[in-house]
Amino acid sequence: MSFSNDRKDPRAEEFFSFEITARYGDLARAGVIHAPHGSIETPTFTVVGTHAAVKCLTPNDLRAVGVQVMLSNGYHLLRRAVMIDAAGGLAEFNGWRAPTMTDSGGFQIMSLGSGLGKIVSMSEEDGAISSNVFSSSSARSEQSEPDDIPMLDKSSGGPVVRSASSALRANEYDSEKNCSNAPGRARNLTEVDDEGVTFRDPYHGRIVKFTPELSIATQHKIGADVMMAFDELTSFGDDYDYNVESLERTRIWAERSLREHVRQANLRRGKPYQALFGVLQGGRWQDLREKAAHDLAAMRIRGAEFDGFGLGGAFEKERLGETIKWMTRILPENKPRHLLGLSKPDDIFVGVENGCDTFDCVAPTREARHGRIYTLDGDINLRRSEFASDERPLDPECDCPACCPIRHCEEPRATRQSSGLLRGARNDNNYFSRATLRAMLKSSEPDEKARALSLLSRHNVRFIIRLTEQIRASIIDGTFDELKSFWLKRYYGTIKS
RNA sequence: GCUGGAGUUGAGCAAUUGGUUGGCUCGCCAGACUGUAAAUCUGGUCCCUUACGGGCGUAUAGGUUCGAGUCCUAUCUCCAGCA
Repeated sequence: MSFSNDRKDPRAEEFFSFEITARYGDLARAGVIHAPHGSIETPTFTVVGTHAAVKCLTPNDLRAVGVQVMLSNGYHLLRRAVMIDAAGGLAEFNGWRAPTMTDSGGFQIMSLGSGLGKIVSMSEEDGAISSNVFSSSSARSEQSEPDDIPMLDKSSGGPVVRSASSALRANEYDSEKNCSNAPGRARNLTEVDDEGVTFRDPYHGRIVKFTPELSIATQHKIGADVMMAFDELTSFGDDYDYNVESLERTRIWAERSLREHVRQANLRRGKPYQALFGVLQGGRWQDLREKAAHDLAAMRIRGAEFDGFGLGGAFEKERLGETIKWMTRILPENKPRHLLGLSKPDDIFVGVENGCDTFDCVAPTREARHGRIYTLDGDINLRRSEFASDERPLDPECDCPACCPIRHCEEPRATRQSSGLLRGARNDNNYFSRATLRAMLKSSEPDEKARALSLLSRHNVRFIIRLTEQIRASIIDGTFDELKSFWLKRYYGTIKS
């Protein structure tokens, strides 16, 4: 009967719920998300495995460092969705067998298309937006002149054409050289209209049209516990008027996402329940952020509503907490909130303080692979020559497999002795020293380097996960403020810039 | 010992018939990275200088030439072949 096919999935409350365990201040809370593939203690960090696997890490690696949730990307898995569905969903497909999330693919509008960074720091001197991406370094801001803000062609009525700017040269894709670098042709052309997003897929060179319906149908096939509504992410080059237009489009896309979600859930009744989060945009404007929260919190399609919310878009670093609060004080308390794409410790503290429950980001793993290693006394660049003879662990207070291998049944000595490079290294410690890991990371031996990438990734992920565990505990025992001030002072107080 | 070939930067290679020669890759030294086109990218890497600038340089010593990494002579070193 068509009537029943349009009804809200009755399993919603049974298979997905959020239980608040403790509160702190106006907005912070610790809780448990009960999802089909398991429970998630919050706050927590969601590790990112875009293509269904976290680079350099196995599911066991993730479990060993306390990861509870993995996030993959609906766009990147588009062509494998049927296969993943046949395998029983993402958690079965990749062997993770624990809670998963998928992003809608909306983010790819920006990262594959116009490609501008999403976090912007305000210039302290003149208050102007310097457009440097989460960096106060002068070198970076000097090359970010106003000309570098993506061009916007909003000739009335037609689709918005967003092309890469000169600041994005690094993002040019080699195989595109034949066509996209030709004079007079825009590269990485991305078109956004009310129907969806059309852009050239840099992997295959194909023109792809992505819509809310395609995103949700794909995410259903992928089968993550939590899906994200299809949204448009604006950047700092976009003015207020464009954000008004974009937010309305995101609102309509949210409705279409929810409608398609209801349809898919009914079509796929034998499958595990999947939650859908609405994604809030609105840039840096309070009225838009509040409108987004009101709209999505009230949204109902055939009795279905969002199971939680994703807070996304471009944020001003200095006003992150304020911006989040505009939304979280409006959103319903009993639904989880995911802060999309942020994981720096200060961002996590600010996010939790203002009511966010989960976080995801590529930074811990990407930066680990690039040698930026998190320690309680600030980050270090492990590739620096000063660590070539540093026999200390990465972080003496860390309990990760690199810093504390015994706990994880790892055997540091085997690897230490496996290479001529490392033959002279001390091997009487029960941890991987900075010197050893640096040599492994810089090794020309592929296996040895891969081992370093894995260990360093696990270290950084463990660092962030442990931070969220401590934050959760501090909310429960009422010491959040003390933890925050102590922790941030130690971490950033000695950070080398 | 003879014959032939070759000597450029930390390494391996470039540099039109002699024509502004410090280039490329790797290594090294730094930097960046926030819902992953990223085990990637950017910059530097002869000497002096904070910088602006300046100086020198193609095994060594001479020579030819307006001009030499390139041509000539000698020496040294290495490689290959022959004895």
